[in-house]
Amino acid sequence: MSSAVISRRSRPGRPGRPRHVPAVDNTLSGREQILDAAARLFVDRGFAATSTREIAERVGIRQASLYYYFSNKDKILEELLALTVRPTLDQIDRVEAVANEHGEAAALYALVMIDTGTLAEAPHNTGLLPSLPEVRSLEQFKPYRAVHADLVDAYGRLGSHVAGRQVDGILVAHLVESVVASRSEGADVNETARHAIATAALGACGATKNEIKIASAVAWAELIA
Amino acid sequence: MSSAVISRRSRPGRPGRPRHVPAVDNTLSGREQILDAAARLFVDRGFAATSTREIAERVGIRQASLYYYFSNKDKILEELLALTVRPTLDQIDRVEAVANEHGEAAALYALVMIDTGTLAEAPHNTGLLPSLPEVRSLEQFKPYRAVHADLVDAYGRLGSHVAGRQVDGILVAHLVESVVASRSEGADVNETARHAIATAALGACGATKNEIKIASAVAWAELIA
DNA sequence: ATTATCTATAGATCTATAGATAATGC
DNA sequence: ATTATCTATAGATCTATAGATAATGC
Repeated sequence: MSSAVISRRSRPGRPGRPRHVPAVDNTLSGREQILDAAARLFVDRGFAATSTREIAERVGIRQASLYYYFSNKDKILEELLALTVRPTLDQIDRVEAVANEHGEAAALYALVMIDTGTLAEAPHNTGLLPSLPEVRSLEQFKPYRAVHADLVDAYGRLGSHVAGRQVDGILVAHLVESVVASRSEGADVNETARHAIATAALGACGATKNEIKIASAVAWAELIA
Repeated sequence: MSSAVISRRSRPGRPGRPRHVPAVDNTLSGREQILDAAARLFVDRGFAATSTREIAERVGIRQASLYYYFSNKDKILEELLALTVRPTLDQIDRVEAVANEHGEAAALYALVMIDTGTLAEAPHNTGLLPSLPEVRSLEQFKPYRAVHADLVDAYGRLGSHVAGRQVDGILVAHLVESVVASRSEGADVNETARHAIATAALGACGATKNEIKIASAVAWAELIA
């Protein structure tokens, strides 16, 4: 049973009728190849403007073959969204811990570093997907909007503590999302760039240069640990 | 000749076959009614996901009647984009003047106030349109991307002066665009909120509380003038 | 037998054009 | 005569389903 789970690397040498064009990359399963192609297309043309035929074409399969893995087009985007938010959610507990032990400034710095890291690493800049109009408006993507709203709340809570006044989490969230815009323009978002964003975020919350320096050092030490 | 230009308020009492449903708002020309309906739909569903039939339906005309005013669907979006950027471009000289007379911090504060003002006032939150995937990717919208890039450059230039080190204009631009996100969530973006954004922007560029206070006062005096 | 593909296609769009028509204005 | 609409429709999609088929695995 667990062996069945482990062998989720089904390619290559799997059974099934051969493709009309052989797969380019055999390290990815069929499902993963579809997600990969769809991610690229959704990110640079949008969801509605991308047809299932285009996705299939990039993979090297026929349009109808997509439906063997996904019951409809929405489901492909849903899965990509889930993959996009997961890495940040997985680390949210660490931020909580930093807040308790070292205060909100260090925690805010840490959260910005984690979140920018997730966005900087996301394959094909999928951090852009949550801002697609369909994700913002359609009922089926509500769960992902909720996750994002929680993150914005966390920014607002931490930021308000740092500033000593009400700070809108959207402000900080948007600073963080500048990573996506930078990547869209082909920039490499490295650790230095992410520290600049974290510094800007604390500055936007009214922290002094010295407070930022301390928060940075603490966050750094904790994230390594 | 000039009278022909002036009488661009063609409704009501214009000739032409009656609509199958009479117009709701006769203070707007047919063209303006189309732009208004399209703006709402493009903002909350996106461009590709909005059909010409839906736009026409909202206006109360038949789908084909749109083509009397616009040669194709793209042209509607192009016009909305032009209307969206115009107010900020119209005031860009004033920012230049502030920079020369009072320094970059005041100018940055002023630019943020102007730009957030434009976004806060844009009908139906059309400040969101530049971030639609089609506008980012399709050839015909290149002019609007160029205008936006210029604005980002201005933020970078002013921000770098304030910080005394290289600051990425995208950071500041994203703080400003948080106005759009706030409006999307139904928030009222008033002058207080805009001052908070300008303050955060200068803080993100490393300005001290006192520098921000001065920049705010100067920008305020100059924008009134 | 199972799996992963394929072919074929139904049915529902969607954009844009052609040409008719119902008003007003002269 | 001019204007702003209408009706009708061509032609090009696009999504999803039904059912066939070519491999491997047992």
